[in-house]
Amino acid sequence: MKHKATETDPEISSALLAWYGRSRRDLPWRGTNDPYRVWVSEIILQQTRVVQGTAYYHRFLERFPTVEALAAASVDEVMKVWEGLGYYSRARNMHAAARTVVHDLGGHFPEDAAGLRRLKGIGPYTAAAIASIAYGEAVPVLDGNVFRVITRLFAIRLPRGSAGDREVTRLTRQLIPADAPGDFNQALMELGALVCIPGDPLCDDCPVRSYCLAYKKGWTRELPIASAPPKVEKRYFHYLVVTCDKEILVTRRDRRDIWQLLWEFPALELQKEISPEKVLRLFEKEMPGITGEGAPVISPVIRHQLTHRTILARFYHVHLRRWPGALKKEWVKIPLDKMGGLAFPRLITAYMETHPQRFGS
DNA sequence: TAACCGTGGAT
DNA sequence: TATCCAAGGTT
Repeated sequence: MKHKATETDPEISSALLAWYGRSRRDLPWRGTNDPYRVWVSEIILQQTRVVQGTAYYHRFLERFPTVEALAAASVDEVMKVWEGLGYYSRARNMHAAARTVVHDLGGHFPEDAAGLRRLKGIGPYTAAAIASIAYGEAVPVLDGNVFRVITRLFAIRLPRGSAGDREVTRLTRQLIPADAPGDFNQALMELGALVCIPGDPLCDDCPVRSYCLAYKKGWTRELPIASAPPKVEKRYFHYLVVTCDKEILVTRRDRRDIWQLLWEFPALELQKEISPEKVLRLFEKEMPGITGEGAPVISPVIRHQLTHRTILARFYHVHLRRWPGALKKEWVKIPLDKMGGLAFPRLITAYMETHPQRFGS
C-alpha cells in the first residue's frame, strides 16, 4: 500500500473554496488587493465583529484614503476616528506604521509576511492575512475562526496557546492551496463565522462535514477546548465634572493603563467602594474650592464592562461661579463646544449622551 | 508566558 | 445577570 503523503485530504480545500465562491458575504474590503485597504480592514477586524467594524472601515478610509494621508495626520486625529471601537493601541500602532511605510519604505508596504511582521501592530495573523490576500503568498492565517474550524475538523483537544496554535497551523499549512491562498484563508474564516460557529455549529450547511472528525465523534459542542477564564477585577472610578462659564475640565490618560491617549474628566480611582461624601472630601482636599458652593449632582453607579475589569463609575457634576486660581497641571480647561474634537472612552461618551443638558446642549 | 488592552452582540 | 467571544498584538 502506498504511503500517505499527508494526513489531510486535498478535497477538503476544494470543497471549502467552492463553498466560499457561492456563500461568501459581500463585504466592503472584499474585491480589493490594495495592501493599504487590506491592512486597514484587518486591523479594524482584530477582535471585532464585522457588523461593528464596517462603519469604521468606511469612515477611516474617507478620512485617510491613502497611507500618505494617514502618516500626515496627527495621532489625535486618528484616535478621534477610532473613538468607540476599543483596543486603542491599534490606532496608535497604525499611525506609527504608516509613518514607517511613508518615511522609511518609500510609501510601499513590505511585500511578504516576514516584512509586514516588522510593522507596529502587525502580528502573525495580520502579516499572513495581508500577505495572502494582497500578494498571494501561501501562508496560513490563525485566528479564532480558523482555530475552531481546524480543531473540530481534526478533533484536536488542545486549547489556544503555543501547543494548540502550533498544531492547528501545521494542519492548516497542509491544506492551503498555492494558487488561492487568500481565498482559502478567507474561506476558512468565513466558514467559522457563518457555519462552524461557537456552541452548536450548523453542520447541516457545512461543505466539509463528511471530513469532520468532531462531527463523526459528536464532539462539536465540546471543541475547541476552552482556556481558563480570566479573573475580573473591580475598579471604582469617580469623575469630577466641573463646568464654569461654558468651559469644562478634562485630562488625558497617558499612563500605561486602559484608554491610553484618550480624554476623560479629572478622576479618583480606587480599588474599593467608598461613599460619595468621602470622595467629595478627597477631591476638595486635593483642590480646595473645586467641588463648588452648592450640592454637586451625583450620578448613580454606572457599570462598564471590560474584558478583565469591571469599572464602577460615578460622576460628580459641579458648576462653579469662577475658576479657582490654580488648577492641577494635568487638568485642562476647554470650551464645551470643543469637546467633540477629543476622543473619549465609551463610558464617558455614553454619559455625555445621556445628560446633554449638563454639557451645554 | 501570562497578563494586559474595549466594546458590543449573542445566548 | 452572567458568560462567551469576535479576521489579535504587545510586553
